Amino acid sequence: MAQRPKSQVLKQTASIDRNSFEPAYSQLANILRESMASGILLPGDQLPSEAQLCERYDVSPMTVRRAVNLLVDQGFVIAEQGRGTFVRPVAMGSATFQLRDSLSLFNDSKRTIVRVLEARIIGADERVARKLELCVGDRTVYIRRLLRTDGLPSLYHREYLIYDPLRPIVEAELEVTALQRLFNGTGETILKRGEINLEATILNDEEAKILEAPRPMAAVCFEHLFYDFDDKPISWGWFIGRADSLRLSTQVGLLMDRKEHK
Amino acid sequence: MAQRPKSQVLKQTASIDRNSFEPAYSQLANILRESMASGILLPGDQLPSEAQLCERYDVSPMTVRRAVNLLVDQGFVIAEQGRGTFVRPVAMGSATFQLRDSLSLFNDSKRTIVRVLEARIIGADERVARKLELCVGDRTVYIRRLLRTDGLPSLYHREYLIYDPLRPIVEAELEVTALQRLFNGTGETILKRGEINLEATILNDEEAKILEAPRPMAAVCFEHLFYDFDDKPISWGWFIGRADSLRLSTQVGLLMDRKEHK
DNA sequence: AAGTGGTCTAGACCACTAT
DNA sequence: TAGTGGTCTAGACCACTTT
Repeated sequence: MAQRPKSQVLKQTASIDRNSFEPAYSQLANILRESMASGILLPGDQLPSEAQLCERYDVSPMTVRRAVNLLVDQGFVIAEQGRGTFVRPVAMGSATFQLRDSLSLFNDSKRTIVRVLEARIIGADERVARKLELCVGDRTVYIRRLLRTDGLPSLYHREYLIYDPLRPIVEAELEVTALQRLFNGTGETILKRGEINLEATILNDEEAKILEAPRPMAAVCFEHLFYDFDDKPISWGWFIGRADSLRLSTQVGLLMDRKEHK
Repeated sequence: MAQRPKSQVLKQTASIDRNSFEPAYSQLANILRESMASGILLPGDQLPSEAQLCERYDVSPMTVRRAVNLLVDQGFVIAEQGRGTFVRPVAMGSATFQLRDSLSLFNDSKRTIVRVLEARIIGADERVARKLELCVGDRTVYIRRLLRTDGLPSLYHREYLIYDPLRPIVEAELEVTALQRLFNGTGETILKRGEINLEATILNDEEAKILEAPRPMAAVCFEHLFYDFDDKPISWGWFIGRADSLRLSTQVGLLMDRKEHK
């Protein structure tokens, strides 16, 4: 079959290769980003105007616009109507931590198994009732799960679900694979949206025992609250993992090996 | 002419308002998102094809494409060439934590002041030398800072900078405002990129004393490593804050009050 | 073969900013 | 007034998937 072109050819001429499989707008965006990475364009500098870029690289205005929009969306430049487009300085505040990238536990389900430690129906206490917008004493499903990665305990999960015999969510959520679906998105859910909070904590006796951790041990807690399509909360719970096995990382600034689109 | 696909009976509840200040592509994206939020389009459903959207809302293909691209970029739908565009299920793995949104400390500099506790030149130990790609004993600038928000200690920062008398970075970094620039990006930096790691930890004696925290106290640590335009590391350090005043939060799924563009 | 999304053209008009 | 970015048109060709 046809060979695949090596797209990582340094564009010393800095022009658009019409025969490349890489779209013109993406090539142009990379050329501009390379200029920033090499210091030709410094923070605060103004990019060439769109008309200039059209002429310089022989592409249509829409293509230039798309390339510039890409850089705007990625946070590398800022466009101001009537003034111009300018290179943004590297700012730590723009750091974004991707949960999926950090939790490799969920990326390959072969290494991680989920075990349900407990699942029973209990009445909501004051705290649960407030979170799930129930009355104290209303029935909820309380589930405790332990995730093991390569045989070692990695995450301890506790969750309260609204008990509704008309809705088959309880059965579905109990399945060990249901949890992974939340992370890789391959499954179907009836969730509409959710809120997730991350905070640092210290393992208590029970958590340390289940996670087989010495005490005192720092830990990360992901609290989550999910809503259905009627905007009613249906699930509240939290994951707890040892700090030494959970690290969120990110990069800010210019990275030339960044993936474009799909 | 062509027959209507089976499942695509999306009723037209809204149309594009040509006199609105909101661009057509944004209006269309909102209409589609509303369909998802209200359950008319469920996870896994296929969106109407671009040609159908063109005809139904009387806009050009480029406008439809831009609206769909917006939804793709925001993670609400996934477009597959040759197949169609489909509504994505809510997945916890797509959660992204924005450092800027979570650290209100840096958003208004009036409430937060930076005090330099210590700044001196010291030789690099083995650990520092490895991080900054120096030789053990090379001179570095060690800086300790304490950030106070509304008078209360909020973040404790320690940083090692490469000592270079030819570069005025030391003077600039020492300024109390230099730190904020890293977060709000209003200032100029000579940084090209950086890596940031977040992890949970437990305050040690010194940290607890400086942050006026009881022990044991869970804490969040942001380790950062910054590079200049030659891809050489120039700064390594970490912020430590009490867990009870640092919480990262995010939302996943459909949010109708989301801001569009700038 | 038909339908889908992916890219691109060569202009156009508008709103805004600076001079 | 000139230059800038923001939006939009009405098509076109291509690659891909499904039937």
